[in-house]
Amino acid sequence: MKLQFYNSVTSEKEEFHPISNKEVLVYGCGPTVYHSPHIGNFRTFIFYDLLNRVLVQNGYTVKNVINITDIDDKIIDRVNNEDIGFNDLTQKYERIFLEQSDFLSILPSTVNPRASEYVSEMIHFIKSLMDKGVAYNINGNIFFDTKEYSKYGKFVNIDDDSLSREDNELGKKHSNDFALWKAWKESDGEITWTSDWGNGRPAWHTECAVLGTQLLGESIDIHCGGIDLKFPHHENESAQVEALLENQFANYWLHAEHLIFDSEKMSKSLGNTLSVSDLLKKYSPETLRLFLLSSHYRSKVSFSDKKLDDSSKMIDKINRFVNNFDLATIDVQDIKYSSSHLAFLDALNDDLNTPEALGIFFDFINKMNKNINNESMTEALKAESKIFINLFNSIFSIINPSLSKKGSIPKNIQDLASLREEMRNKSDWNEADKLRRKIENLGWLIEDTKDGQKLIQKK
RNA sequence: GGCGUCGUACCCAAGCGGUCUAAGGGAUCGGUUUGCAAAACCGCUAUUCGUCGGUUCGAAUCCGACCGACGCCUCCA
Repeated sequence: MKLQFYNSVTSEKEEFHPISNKEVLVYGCGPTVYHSPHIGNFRTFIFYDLLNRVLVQNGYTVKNVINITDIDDKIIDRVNNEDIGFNDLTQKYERIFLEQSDFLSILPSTVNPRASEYVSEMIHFIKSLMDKGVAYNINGNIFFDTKEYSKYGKFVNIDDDSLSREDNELGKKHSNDFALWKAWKESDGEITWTSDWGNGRPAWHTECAVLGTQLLGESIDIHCGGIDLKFPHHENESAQVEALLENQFANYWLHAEHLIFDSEKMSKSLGNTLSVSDLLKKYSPETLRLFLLSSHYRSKVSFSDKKLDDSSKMIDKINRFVNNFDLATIDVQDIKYSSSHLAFLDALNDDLNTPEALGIFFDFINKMNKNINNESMTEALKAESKIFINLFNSIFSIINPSLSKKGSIPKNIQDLASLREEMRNKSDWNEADKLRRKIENLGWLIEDTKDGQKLIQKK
């Protein structure tokens, strides 16, 4: 199946055709660095990673940008009300974001530009919009004039100005008009930049518009973000670029649905967030990653401990399967995809259908386990398994190869295990069982197989 | 108020016009196996897809109404 994505602009799945065959250009809206990201934020970031990996799997080279929003009301608030400097605050949370991304096996982006490092470009961009007559100045605030851009409303149906419920205290001409530049206020303190129309700072929609065009160009392939950014953020972002450059900014707009907690979306402002760092105290990064990949990116997902437990069991099952093999010794001459492999790839190419792909992988595991059970594994099937395991992991990235290495079992565990083996040989079941319990309490499970004891670290 | 999305077994979750008496995971209960376990395997658990109508030779899948849940329109992944 050819790669296809659900495009939020048309509300339909569309076959993917990149602008250039050399390199696919992808922009994803990144974090605002004023707090530790929560698991809901990472649902979107893992979706970016999935997109990236599937593009690569399809043979594309990807250039992807995930920006760091470090100019923002909440950041200014914290800097002016707490004993912390602008750079200290923003770089601290930027670092946490990058560390946790790495933890969750998110491949690094090509660039993670900071908004604050492109302010002069933003000023230039805004000036061009004013020259073009699609932006106007009210007391040092610059607004985009939505009435001067006929295509406004690509993501929503708009018939009149009733769309916006916001109070128009700044004197915008039309209620859908939005800020490109916000004039300096006393509460901004020292956080300000100088422009032709006075001190102030760029507004959010302009930040992304400029970072996208600066780093990727005037036309990009895919723009993605959380569903809450669809309107107004992406509407406003694309309006600016398209009004100025008179071309289509992004060909495909993809949006990830929300993570729900207590039947509301998880968000900082609702105060119902779960930080990744807290969750990592209880669950492995692989578990979190699989949890986020085990439902489709466009469907709402409720958070629950039960689901994380289920994910953790899935990982156990996968690892047990992988542990049947000594992958390094399986010889794979030429990689030929079987029908299972192809079904897996088709599922991913069909708008990143990870749940279906997972199902196909588990089907395969069941099939192979049967073969293992009745000792009918052939070299060809082993090779097929190895190819599938690698293929699966190149997308899901939840199999930790170190778990299958013998050397990683601590000495004291190995000693207890061999003692238990001794007791078993003497048929001293009581003592053997006592040792098994002891080993379990130390975090290792024992499975007695034909080839002797097998030790597995508990997740 | 305007604009959207969703409702599949005990739980989670694919399927989006025929191969669906509905994939896959978790859970339960039987069985094979095991010193006992664990794991693995086999079997059972939705003739049914929120409800009611309609279109069609044929609908979980399309259309309409209703019920229920959620999102956006304000910062938000």
